[in-house]
Amino acid sequence: MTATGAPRTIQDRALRPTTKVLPEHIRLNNRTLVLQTLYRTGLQSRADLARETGLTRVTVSDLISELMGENLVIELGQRQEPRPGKPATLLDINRAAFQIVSLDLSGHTRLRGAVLSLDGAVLSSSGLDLAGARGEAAFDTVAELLAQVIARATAPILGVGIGSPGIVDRAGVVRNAPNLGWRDQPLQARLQGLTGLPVRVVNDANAAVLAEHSFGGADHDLLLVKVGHGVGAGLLIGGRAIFGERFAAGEIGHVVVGTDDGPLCACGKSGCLEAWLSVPRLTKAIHDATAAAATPMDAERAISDILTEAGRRLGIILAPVVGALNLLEIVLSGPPELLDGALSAATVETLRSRTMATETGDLTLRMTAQGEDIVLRGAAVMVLSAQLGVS
Amino acid sequence: MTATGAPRTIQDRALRPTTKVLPEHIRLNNRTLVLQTLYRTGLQSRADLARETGLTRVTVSDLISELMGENLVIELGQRQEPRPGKPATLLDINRAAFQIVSLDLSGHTRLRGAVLSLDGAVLSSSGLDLAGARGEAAFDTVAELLAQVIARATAPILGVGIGSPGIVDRAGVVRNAPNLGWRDQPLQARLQGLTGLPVRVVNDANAAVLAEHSFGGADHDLLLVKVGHGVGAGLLIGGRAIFGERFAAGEIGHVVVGTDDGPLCACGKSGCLEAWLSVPRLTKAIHDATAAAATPMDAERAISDILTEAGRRLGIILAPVVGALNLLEIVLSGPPELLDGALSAATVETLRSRTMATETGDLTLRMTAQGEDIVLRGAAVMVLSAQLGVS
DNA sequence: CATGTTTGTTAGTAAACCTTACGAACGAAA
DNA sequence: TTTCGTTCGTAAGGTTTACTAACAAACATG
Repeated sequence: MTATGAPRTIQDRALRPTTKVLPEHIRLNNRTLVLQTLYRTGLQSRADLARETGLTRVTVSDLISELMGENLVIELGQRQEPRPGKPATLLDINRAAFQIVSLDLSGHTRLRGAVLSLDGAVLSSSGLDLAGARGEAAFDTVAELLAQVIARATAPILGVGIGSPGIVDRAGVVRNAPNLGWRDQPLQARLQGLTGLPVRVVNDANAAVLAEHSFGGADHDLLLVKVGHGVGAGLLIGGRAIFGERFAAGEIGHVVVGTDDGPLCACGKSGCLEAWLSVPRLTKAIHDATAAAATPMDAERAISDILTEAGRRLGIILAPVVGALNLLEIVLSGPPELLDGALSAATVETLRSRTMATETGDLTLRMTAQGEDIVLRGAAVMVLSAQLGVS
Repeated sequence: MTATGAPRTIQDRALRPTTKVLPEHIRLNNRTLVLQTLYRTGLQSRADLARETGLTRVTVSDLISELMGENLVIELGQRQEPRPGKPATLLDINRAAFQIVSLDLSGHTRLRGAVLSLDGAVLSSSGLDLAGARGEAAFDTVAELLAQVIARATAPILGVGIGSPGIVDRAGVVRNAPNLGWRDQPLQARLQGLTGLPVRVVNDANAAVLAEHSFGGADHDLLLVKVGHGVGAGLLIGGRAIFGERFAAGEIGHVVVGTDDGPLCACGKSGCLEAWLSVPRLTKAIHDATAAAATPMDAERAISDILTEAGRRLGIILAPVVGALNLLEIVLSGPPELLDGALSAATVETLRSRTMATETGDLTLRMTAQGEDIVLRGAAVMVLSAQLGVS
């Protein structure tokens, strides 16, 4: 007995549709597809794009003329390679036509800002001391820095991206950021009103993981651990950032590690990851150990022990996450002199020994190559994604 | 300096398009949207559907006539409630027209099968002892059970859903299932060839989490822990199942818990979650404790201690996952006499005490209400989703 | 120099949804 | 009882989209 008349199998595309689709949505999708293809590969002809996207040359031509009308795409002369047939007209995103403004509010004492190119390169950067400002004063400081950075842009600004510490919801409201003294701060809406530019606000670790994905050649499934004054994580699954039911995904700083107590944390619990791993705690421990050491060699060994133990603790926390999500790629962001060595070696070893070897055999853990600009670049990715659908 | 001529903000729909879209894809999306709306609410008129989906009455009528042509939708007379205007013709999914066949291969010794209605109700169930069969013999047993269940269907079969233990990839190949002695077993393709029906094979815990989502009223973000001969998890984020980079997401059974060793596990490590929590280990520990106890009260207390400790261990493993994903809903599946009591109480308490209270204040942990049919029903969800885009 | 190839454009077609309009069927008020 | 307004489902025509087919332009190669 078979299902005669049963419908054909629904494609992935149509699984759980939640909204109606209209013909004009097709246009937007394909327009963005072309733009994205061009953004990623650069320097292609209309015919190349047609082959790559599966659209016809006719449709690509039409979309390109629309994009050229918006000054987003430009022609760059003809291809030089000697080939049979009519020579191709090369196209590219008009990378000089727009710039992106980014802010990184995650520094404990200093806010950073920069103008970036569409490729995520930092063109000029600025900074402003928070000077202990909190609440409305902190907002004013941010607004002042933003105005400074905007003034330094030398091309029309595509949008403003901001990486903020704390819990940030989808609308760019900072639900809770203790360091800045913000609760339910509608940062995105306020700055958008102030500047008239499209603004995107996201959590700093989420911004960082986007940067690593777009510019760091990372895979579609990726966990980034950001170690600074606090410890946070950004998580990407299937190329999409995970925000969590209450927008607090990645908040692993105050998860307790292990079954032996551990140091007391500011939050009141004992053995939080942050109490093991934050930069202040590590530098203090290293400082104390160095002072107490009899010889330089003793100091060296004590430092290595401290970092190894911190790395082990990170591995213990990450192991269940790696196992549950079957992650293969983990990236660390933070001071390399602390993270890039005994610490990360201990983390990866702990991860391997605490999870199924067969599944984590090809697990990689590495430092980000984005350095200190990672949040700025990630915030730029948000703007590219929101304004162009590209990243 | 603002971005004059910058394009409008791209909608969520167009973020990172990966494929071209054609007009016919619109049709499929909207067709499925209508079908899904009807599946979930049932008994609606064309005009109701138009209001709910945002499509026009004209389009809905057209789609409905197509669906009626495939016998997927039927008219059920006119609405009786006295209202002004022409009375509405009520529609519903033709729930009696098709049935679904499901298999649950996750039992350690016994395979289960059932015929289900489109609503996920078990209409008739069968079973077959595995009798230690492994490899090709195990496949033959599965095929035999499948033939039995198919023979008991009383309506055309929409498709076959199978929940298998082990690691199952997107194509329904069982990459590794020790209990069944399978490695790279193309179960889905083979059974599809054998029966001529659409077949879907997924991991048993992933099937379970889908059942909980579709029939258990669970939210879009959900972690289900399935405790049996082994321990596995199914993870749903944003309503989508997570498979992991190597299709091994949810394999938390062999993640080490805590920083004190713990019992030796079959995998060679010490203190794996499975060594604390699996049904064989719990029943044995309880049996031993009961035998050693002087009084019934002592036995009672010893059992409670064992279950509490197991629950605590589960909480320790889940805490980083809950923190990293900001999960609020956790469901347990397995023998209620073991899980539903001291164990789950200890788990939820451990979770609360080891994660940020503010974020996990509304964390809920509960037993599934799906009972032993959870995998069968989840496998049916896979079929509904694949064949109708509905679930 | 003829031939084949590649590019980008023009013209016409098919599919999908929309808007507008209409008859049918009902309740409520005159 | 009749009229009016409402709601339902359908019909006709228009718009948007991408496709196919055909073509001129420009180049390499034999």
